[in-house]
Amino acid sequence: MTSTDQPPPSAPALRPTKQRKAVTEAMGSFTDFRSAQEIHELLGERGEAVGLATVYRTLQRLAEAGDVDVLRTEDGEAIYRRCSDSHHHHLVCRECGATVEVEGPTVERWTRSIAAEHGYADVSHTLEIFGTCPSCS
Amino acid sequence: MTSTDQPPPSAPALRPTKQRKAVTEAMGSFTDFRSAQEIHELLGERGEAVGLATVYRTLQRLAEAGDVDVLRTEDGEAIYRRCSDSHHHHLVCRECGATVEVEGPTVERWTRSIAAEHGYADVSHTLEIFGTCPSCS
DNA sequence: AGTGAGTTGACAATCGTTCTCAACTAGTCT
DNA sequence: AGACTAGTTGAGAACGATTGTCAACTCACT
Repeated sequence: MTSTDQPPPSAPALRPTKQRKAVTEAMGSFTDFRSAQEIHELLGERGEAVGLATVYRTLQRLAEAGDVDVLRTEDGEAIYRRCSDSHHHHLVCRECGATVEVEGPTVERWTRSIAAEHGYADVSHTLEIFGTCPSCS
Repeated sequence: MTSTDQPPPSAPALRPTKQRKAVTEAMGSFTDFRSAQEIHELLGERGEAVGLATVYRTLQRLAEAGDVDVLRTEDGEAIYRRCSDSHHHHLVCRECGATVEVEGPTVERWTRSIAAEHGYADVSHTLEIFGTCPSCS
């Protein structure tokens, strides 16, 4: 092992299996937030049955990689949605789930200053906005 | 049933039982966020054993009434904390859970304007800030 | 003391999620 | 192409937080 070009330790070998592709593709077919179970069901309807455990595993990977956003419903269920790379938040319709990605330098600045003010380091935050979208009200 | 003074329909009769008092009191004995199970355990240690189901029920009531804040941990567990009446957010230490309540007219304004911009009504939002507190870093 | 609606607690049941593990597969080396 | 192997899959068991069930209890009021 005298090779000089190791791949970055970040990617621990990920195989593009049929199942993973199916999940990734399915994530592109809707724009609201859905639960793992719903996504599993969707895959079944599409004729690309994938084991529930695999759906969970794949969604986890995707979330870690930042390819999907994860939210928690009021009752603790995890819901997923494909997302853009950059840091952003969501404006979600309570009724139909319609979601808009929003960015806010204002909030970013604000949270950072608040944290600094209290001496907190390594700041991160979660922010979601809920409301009733135009077509639901 | 000819009485003319009904109590406001908001309060459907709430009895101040020993258990409820115990839970409420226990909530005053710490300032970080704790899970229902931890609170149940705490009560046990204090010699005021309260059934787990009752702890859950009571915390729910308190949360509905706005007397405690509820958060979801990364893995979906609900955690509770006594809170002030006014609308506020939290700056939570990832390590020790030390929590600071923060207010932010800035954010309130921002979320409202974002929502309006997209035509969303009945806006609410959740915002939590996580970081490492001074004594943990 | 008696009454009844609200409350409790032990336990079962639910439900989302993770674990287990034998069977399978993509990629690689020969 | 065949063999090898580490990563992957899926069915089902296991798990853990939370909620439901229901008979026994208790507070507040007569």
